Amino acid sequence: MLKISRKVEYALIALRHLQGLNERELVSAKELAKAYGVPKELLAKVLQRLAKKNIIDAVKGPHGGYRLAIDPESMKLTEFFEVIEGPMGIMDCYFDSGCEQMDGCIIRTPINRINDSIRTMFNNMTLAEVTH
Amino acid sequence: MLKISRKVEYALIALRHLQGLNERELVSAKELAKAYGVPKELLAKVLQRLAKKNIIDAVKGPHGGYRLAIDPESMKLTEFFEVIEGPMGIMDCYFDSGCEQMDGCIIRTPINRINDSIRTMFNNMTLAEVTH
DNA sequence: TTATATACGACAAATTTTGTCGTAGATTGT
DNA sequence: ACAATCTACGACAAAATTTGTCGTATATAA
Repeated sequence: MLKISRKVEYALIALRHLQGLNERELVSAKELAKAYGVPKELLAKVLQRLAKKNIIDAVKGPHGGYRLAIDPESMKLTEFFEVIEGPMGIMDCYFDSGCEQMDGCIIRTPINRINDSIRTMFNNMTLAEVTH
Repeated sequence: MLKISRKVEYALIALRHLQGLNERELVSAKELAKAYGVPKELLAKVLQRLAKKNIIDAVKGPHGGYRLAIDPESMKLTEFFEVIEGPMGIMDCYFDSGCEQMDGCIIRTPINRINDSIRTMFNNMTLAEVTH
């Protein structure tokens, strides 16, 4: 309950590492996977998503790899999470989902309040707070 | 990601209902399940847990059922969640779990900070805020 | 041209969540 | 005493989600 996923975990580990590199320096998915003992293929996928959203740069070919493309201070944690996992809400109905209840649901309002609180919290945190 | 479970959802719905009853009035799992279109057996189990922890009273036999045993104002949301789901943390390592990394984990500290933030948030909310 | 890297979809395995079933014990009313 | 109706609870099954793997295509450096 209220867990973040491995994907997010792997992403944070990777970004933490990227942040420690020198300007223009690259690191490959393979190297990262080995260094932190995480599954290479899965980590690669996460990195690919981040690259697609221009959070990191991807360089192909031998000696290729990834490097940070943004200032972690500038990215809200909410945004980062949602790049990897899609919409974030403690219940599906927060975003949509064809819940039949909807109208009759007696806890919808308070649930939404809680949701907003969590989002506000993560909106007020930057990626840098996790990766520095 | 960061979802609460159906069990918690059912529990909140049930408690919201119980709160609307008159003093000493009872409602059965069967009635609740029917009223809100949720699976009876699962709801029953959740209610049994709450009863075991004396959050609600259980009365056996015909015309038996459940009723509120506490003032929702007096119960922290964290506590309530954990009665139903057990320890709450955004990553398993927050509570224990034999993660090999542990020492070497480079995101453990920030993850714990986030965890504490979420717990603080829910510690500052009472059950009443969801069920009133 | 070969080796090494990213990109990406399809698939498989594992885990977790959700839901069901059977049975036992308590209580009420007949 | 007995039937009906409730809670209590463990075992199990089904479903959904998460996690991990594999194959293949594309880019690039040496």
